[in-house]
Amino acid sequence: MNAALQVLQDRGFIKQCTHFEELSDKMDKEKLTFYLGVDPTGRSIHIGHMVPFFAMHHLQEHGHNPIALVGGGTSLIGDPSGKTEMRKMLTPEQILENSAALKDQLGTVVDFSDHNDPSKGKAIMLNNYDWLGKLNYIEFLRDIGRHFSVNRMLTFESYKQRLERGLSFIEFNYQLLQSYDFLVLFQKHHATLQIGGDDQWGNIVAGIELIRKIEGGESYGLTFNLITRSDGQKMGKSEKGAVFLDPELFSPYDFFQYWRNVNDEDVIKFLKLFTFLPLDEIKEYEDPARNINEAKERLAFEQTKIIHGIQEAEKALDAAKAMFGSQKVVSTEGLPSITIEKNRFEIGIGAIELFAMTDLCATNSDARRLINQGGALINERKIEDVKTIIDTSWLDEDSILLLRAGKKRFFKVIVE
RNA sequence: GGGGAGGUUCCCGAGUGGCCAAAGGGGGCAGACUGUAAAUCUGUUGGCUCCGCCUUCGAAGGUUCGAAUCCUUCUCUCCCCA
Repeated sequence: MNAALQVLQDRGFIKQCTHFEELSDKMDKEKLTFYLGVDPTGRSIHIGHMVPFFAMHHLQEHGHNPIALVGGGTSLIGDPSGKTEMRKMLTPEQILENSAALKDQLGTVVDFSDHNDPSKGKAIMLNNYDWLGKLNYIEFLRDIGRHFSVNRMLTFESYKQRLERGLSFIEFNYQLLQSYDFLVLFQKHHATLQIGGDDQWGNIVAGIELIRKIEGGESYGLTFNLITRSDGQKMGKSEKGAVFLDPELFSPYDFFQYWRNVNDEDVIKFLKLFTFLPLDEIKEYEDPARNINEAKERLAFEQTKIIHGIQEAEKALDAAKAMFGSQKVVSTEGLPSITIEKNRFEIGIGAIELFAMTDLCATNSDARRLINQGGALINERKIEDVKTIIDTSWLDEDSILLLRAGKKRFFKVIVE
């Protein structure tokens, strides 16, 4: 098997391939150009979307050339695959804005620079709005639409499901546009492989068929396992909402914690998929004699390093060790924080109010409940009474208050 | 265009004049147990100046001492027929 494919196989990415043998041979002989679609539906992608990009990374490392295709045009429509309802449509301006942010985020695993390393593929980012935006409806129907059979499309699983609940015509066209994308990339950029999550299988296959019909060309499709968590929760969803890559939306500390707290059964799988650690190194963690928490810590560290950089990863690790470790030395640098003026404490702030000011509690009622249930601590001192007033006597020489809600949620208040 | 069914608190889903801030489940949060895991059990889950008050049941009006529940108009969704 081709080396690049072997890596993907061994790390647990691959779900289906249109012509595995053929593709493998081709990849041995030449460096090919492959593409992956991204939907710029939000300001930030979350880790649930990242699997194909990690795959993209490995392929790039083996010299193949990635194209990240921003679905500026298609996201005006919305892919019905795997969705139970129609997506919200975005304006072209929003999409442009989102795309720029996406490129930065994807840059953490895929190298878009104009590097000079001959062993590594060159990556580019394109936006399908560039060609979809100026499509002529009549021409499109005549040239592309004729190749699609409605009967056939209706047999696709993704459409079948939606037929039960209702599917608008605009969404029904998604597959045609995605197929057209592949055709355009095949013609203009010699892209011969499309990769994606397994929910894209139907759309990918349709694109391959279109290329065969119109160009008589051979192209391939490769899909990856949709990652599920052993507890059935959706990947990338945490109690704080989606695990975004944008540090503004999801702090590196929380990001680290998300990985630190994965289920036992998922650790090895995630180490393979979401880090670049060599497989033999990962194998060492599989030893049952070894404390599984080491593996979790490593996963959290590596993953945070990749996405947020080594500095943030180290800060998060230090903070985590301080919070949860045996040593009482507190390094709170990586914790989320707010700053409050010292004179507020000279007057005194109610404990309820203080907690509500942080991200720990959404409202005063929320803070009141937390205190009543015995989950509120300040500098490791439990707040017993909701009427407690926090004044300067609570401040230590560092002028830092460490608020804690429950066992693992911490927040730092800096007093100036 | 015609006919029908609906829009309930984060989600699903009860409630059809006062006992409703609204059952039940999910999810969340906290407590116990633990390994910062899972599973399990318990409590909690609109807001506030919290033993009381205020705002919620698609929107706006109306009936009533009193409405999520009745009436009117509007609006959105789904289904069937054309």
